[in-house]
Amino acid sequence: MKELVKIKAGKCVFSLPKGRPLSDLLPELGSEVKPLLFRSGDELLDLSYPADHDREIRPVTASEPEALDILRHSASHLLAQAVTELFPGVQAGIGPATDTGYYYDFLRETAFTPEDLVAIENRMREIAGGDLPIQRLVLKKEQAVRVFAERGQALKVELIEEKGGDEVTCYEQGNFIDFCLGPHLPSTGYIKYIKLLSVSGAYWKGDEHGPQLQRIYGTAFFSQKELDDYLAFLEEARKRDHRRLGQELELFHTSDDLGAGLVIWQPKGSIIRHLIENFWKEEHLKDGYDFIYSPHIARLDLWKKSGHTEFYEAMYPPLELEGCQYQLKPMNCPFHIIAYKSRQRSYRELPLRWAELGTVYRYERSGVLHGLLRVRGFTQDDAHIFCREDQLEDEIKGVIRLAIRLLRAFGFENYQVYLATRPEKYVGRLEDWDKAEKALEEALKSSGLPYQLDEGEGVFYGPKIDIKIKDAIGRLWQCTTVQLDFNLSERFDLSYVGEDGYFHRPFMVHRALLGSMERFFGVLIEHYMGNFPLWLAPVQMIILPIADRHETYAKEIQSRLVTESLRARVDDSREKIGKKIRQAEIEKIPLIAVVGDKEIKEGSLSLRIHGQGDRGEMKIDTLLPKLKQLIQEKSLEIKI
RNA sequence: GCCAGCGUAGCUCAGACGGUAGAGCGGCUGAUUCGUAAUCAGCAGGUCGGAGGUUCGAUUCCUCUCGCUGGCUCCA
Repeated sequence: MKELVKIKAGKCVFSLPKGRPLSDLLPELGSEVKPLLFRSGDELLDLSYPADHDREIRPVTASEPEALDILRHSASHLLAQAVTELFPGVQAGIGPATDTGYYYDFLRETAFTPEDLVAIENRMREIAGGDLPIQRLVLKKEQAVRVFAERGQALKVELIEEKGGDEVTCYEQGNFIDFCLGPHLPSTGYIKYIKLLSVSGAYWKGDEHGPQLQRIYGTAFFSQKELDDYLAFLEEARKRDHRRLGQELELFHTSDDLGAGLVIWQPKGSIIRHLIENFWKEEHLKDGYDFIYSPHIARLDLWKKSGHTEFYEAMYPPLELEGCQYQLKPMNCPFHIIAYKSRQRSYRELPLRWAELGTVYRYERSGVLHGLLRVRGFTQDDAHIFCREDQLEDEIKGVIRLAIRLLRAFGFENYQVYLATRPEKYVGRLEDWDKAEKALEEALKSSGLPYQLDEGEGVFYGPKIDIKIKDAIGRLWQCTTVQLDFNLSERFDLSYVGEDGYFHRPFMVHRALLGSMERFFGVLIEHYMGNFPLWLAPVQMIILPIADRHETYAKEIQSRLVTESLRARVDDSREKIGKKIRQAEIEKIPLIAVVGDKEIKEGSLSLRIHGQGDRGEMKIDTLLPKLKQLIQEKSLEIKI
């Protein structure tokens, strides 16, 4: 007589002989439920998972989010099966699900071509069509090692020996077997809507000194529609690509003549930056910040003192002048510290909030450069706050408030906030870390922002808060960072004279809200898809005379607008009105004013709004105050 | 930095067993004076990313180099 195990599902409790698959219960659960897996506490179990001990289970269907992960994980096995079948001798590495799909790493002499990907994808469909059962196996470690060694899968053998206990789980489908914890779908037939997307290099176990593998990326969904939607999303992202739009709209320019990672802001990008910077400065003044300007280079000794020469890898090599070595600055902090130390500080003048749009140069590895999002010369919207312990929490609160105020103005309403705490290797006093972490946490709590705790993920010199913003199509971008710094305050022996007449060490907060002008601009271009709101649009209104004789009138309107500080242009090309409108729409100019005989007679203009079409004729006197108000309010939409 | 791919006119891209190159858009000129997303015609733009090599001859093949792209690793 076999031992019985109690399985609770919903309100019912079933008894199963130990070792029987949980799927034996499926008929009992009713035909309307079509589970792919079971959830038991924190665990996800295969349908075929053997009843091992008393548990409560809940069926998981395709409509639940965790099912998608499992689908993709199973799809990655399918990918590995297809590849090992089509390309004998190829070794499989690892193949997990990701947020958007899955990948699998392979060791192969020759590179996979796009044609290979097509063949692999087709083979995946064939195998899936065969609806092979995916079976969980529990093998003795030596046995598993033998299985993979026989198949020439040395990487798998390495993984098993490293990670496996006495027994290891493997999953088998057809003649393919993989070392894997699971769980998986019941059979390959569930994997229907798949797409292989790209192939790239990846290091074995993430070690850049280890062997280089080829990583094939793919995605999978439970329905054709979801797959189509995802592919449409990728297409949408491609259309928004700031590198493309930056070129088309003449916002910024890169050139071989400059060198990698160096960017020129074209006039249209520069006016936007100017407006962002003005706004940034005004908001900082409102919050009691002072401004600092600092040079782009300083003596190498300064960077030795700060520890950058020793610990910071992305420094440009120093240059030598008159026997003295100078270093291009990768950060602004030491300069602000020098300013702080220019004289003795009293507790009465703290907090000091010093902000700088500071341009820094970092020798980023060539392979990581990416449009405006990762460059070698960029301007941080930096600030350093020097404060007393009793001021710290309020200061952090103020920084968070300011950050959100700024980000909201650009239409970023969704954030992911992270609090990263003390790592294993750290500098500074433990009690300072505790105080600082508490201050950061309290500030976050009072901000009302939901946040995630990243235990032990802080930088060695202090805990930090990072804020990622979600753009118009849901992608996350890291911009805001607020970091305590116990390293520099120590190295530079920062102090202030307290009420008690003794020297004290101030807390030093380093923060950037937009991150860098370059990265923020790149994100902004994609967020708006090049359709900048009225207050930021490089050209706010273009005036289109219908015929030559209307040009004078068009220019009158233009100068009227320019006098009122609007950015207006006249299109005096000899084109037909349709062409001029098309051109203006392509340039994504928010306001288009058409003027002809009718408008001259009426002293009016015919307004067309980008994205809204023709809005009809109106008087300039009634329009102008409305426009000024929209600009003043930094309105994200044009409602007239 | 590593793996893979790419680099042809200002832009988007064709192209050629190795015999020095085209299209559309844009630009310029002329005609057209026009009412809400492309008027017509003509012209001018290229040491085919750069350097070296193989060759009678290279933009095409090879090597190096610079830049870009997708990732890895690292980051604002």
